[in-house]
Amino acid sequence: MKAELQNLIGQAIESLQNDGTLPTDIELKIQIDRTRDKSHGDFACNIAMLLAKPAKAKPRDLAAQIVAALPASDIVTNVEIAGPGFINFFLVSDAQLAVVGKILAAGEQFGRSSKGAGKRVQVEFVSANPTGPLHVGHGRGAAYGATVADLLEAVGFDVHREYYVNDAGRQMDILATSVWLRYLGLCGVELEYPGEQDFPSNGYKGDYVWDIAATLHRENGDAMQKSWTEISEDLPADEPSGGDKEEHIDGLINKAKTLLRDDQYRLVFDLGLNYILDDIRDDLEHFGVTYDEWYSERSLTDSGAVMKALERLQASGHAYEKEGAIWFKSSDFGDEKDRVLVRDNGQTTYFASDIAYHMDKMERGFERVIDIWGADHHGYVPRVKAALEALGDDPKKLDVLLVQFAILYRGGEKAQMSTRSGEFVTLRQLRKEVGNDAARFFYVMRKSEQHLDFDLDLAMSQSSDNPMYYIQYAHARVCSMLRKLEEKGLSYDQSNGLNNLAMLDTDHEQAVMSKLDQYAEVVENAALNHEPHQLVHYLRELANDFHSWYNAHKVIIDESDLRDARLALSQAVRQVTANGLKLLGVSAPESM
RNA sequence: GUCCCGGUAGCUCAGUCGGAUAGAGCAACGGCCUUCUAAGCCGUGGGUCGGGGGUUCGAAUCCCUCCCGGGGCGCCA
Repeated sequence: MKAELQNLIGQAIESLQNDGTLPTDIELKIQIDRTRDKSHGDFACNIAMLLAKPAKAKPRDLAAQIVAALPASDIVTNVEIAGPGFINFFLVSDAQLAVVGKILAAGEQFGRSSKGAGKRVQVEFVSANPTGPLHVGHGRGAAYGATVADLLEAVGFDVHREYYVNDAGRQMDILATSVWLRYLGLCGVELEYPGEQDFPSNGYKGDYVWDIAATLHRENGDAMQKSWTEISEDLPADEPSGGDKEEHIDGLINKAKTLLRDDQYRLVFDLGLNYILDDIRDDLEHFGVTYDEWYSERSLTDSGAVMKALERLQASGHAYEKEGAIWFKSSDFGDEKDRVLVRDNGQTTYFASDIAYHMDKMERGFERVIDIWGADHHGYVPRVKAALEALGDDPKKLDVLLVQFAILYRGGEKAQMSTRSGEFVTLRQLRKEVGNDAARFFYVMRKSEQHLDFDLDLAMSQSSDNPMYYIQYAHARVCSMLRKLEEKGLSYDQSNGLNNLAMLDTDHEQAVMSKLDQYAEVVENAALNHEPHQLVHYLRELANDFHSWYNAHKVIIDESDLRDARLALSQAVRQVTANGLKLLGVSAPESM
């Protein structure tokens, strides 16, 4: 409907250009808005005010000329000029009736489009270090990323969902070492720390580490047992004993590597990695979040991709050596300062892997690459873009979406989220407590760059306070009506309903239809702007319009033409609500 | 210090490209169940859009500046 009005205005402007009233060299952006106030018609256009200056005319006069030049249309009943120069369109009353038939015909497909034209888009999200279970902070990235991916797919993009597995680097070594130390405990070896301490302060202390260690012990017996005397020899002291916790844990890592030798160490390392990765995969699957690919960081080193990236940067003069390290001259590309690629000990940095990873993403031919990161990584964006530019890729192809933290509230109390201490709220705990639906819904309810206060009590409450139940209730209500119809021995003739839609002339019914008519636009906007919350708000408004109508007018009545028409509209509401909830990863229950 | 995000009703938040009288929900108050699910509906009150300048037909929205809250600024990942 909007497109048709745009077309009308476009034709009017063209004819004014042809007769010389308007200059031909103007940039046209015809904007048609739905009006807030029905006395302003159904749609309004501000084009006359925008063109007033280049046309050297008064906005209202220009508007009059445009209106005079408008071609005839069978959906427009009246056009008015109002205020400073708005052109208001009044549509024939049954112009939006057609949407009901379209919805019922398209069913689950309604609202989907081919706007994206099959362009390949990669969405990389969560990508949490596999050093422990996902916590509630990762949950927001998971829900947001999955919904953004689903929305993009709904509007016709070819979406590739990817999880970058950080299976290399120091954090993973700390995990492997933590597992081994717990394993030693199971072998009966006591870690002799002074005082109360019984584990490295920088080690991973969660229960899952014990679980992995138990598996290690079950499968290998005492084969990897070493004495504390061997381990503690020349080991730097831990922080509580006056040492440095980083040096202490690095010392332990080195001990683990040398005492176990490569093959055994790798076995411990991979056991921990796979155990946690399986756990994460399982967790996300239950959350309705799936991936096309789990991309290994280690594979970038093994395949030589990291070396290749380094060579390309050096060959193009964007890398240099200083103080024994190799640096990327990212300051040439807008970053605050240069960044280390290879440390003075010869090890490549995480950043070097990430450059190789993004180079690889570009080489895989994605037309758009979306990274979803926690907001605490925002400082990292300029250097990744700088690297892409230095490598000759277009940094504009990379879109980094930052997600702010989610803070759990129960009563008024915040939950701590430290993986290291082992005292954190896991995503799994959250899902169990509030359910998958509420978790998915609440996570995307707010704009992603907005801090999220996740109110556990509200998410669990089965009342009108809870917007998710409110929306689901609209769906369940329609289902209930259809059941009631059957109980009463009445039938529903859909085509008769569609033929009698013109009988739906109350304000409530008009409001519902108008809202239904907006669905496709909302999905498209939410997808292109990466803003799932727009869909959440829309669904709430639709439910609101439906509940109001439901309370004002009875659907199951004796008069069959009107009854069928109302049932058709109800069915359309149910379909759109179900489609919208599906995109959010939330179920649409048939009864509540 | 510098960079990013935020500041809109008592609370939690919407507000698309600059559009007409700034909107929801909750909370408060008052109504609606012999009738399709009251997990619902209707009504009332509630605003310096953080402050101040600017741009223009028009600013919550764009620009400048200041204030407040959160976060980032490693040869960690």
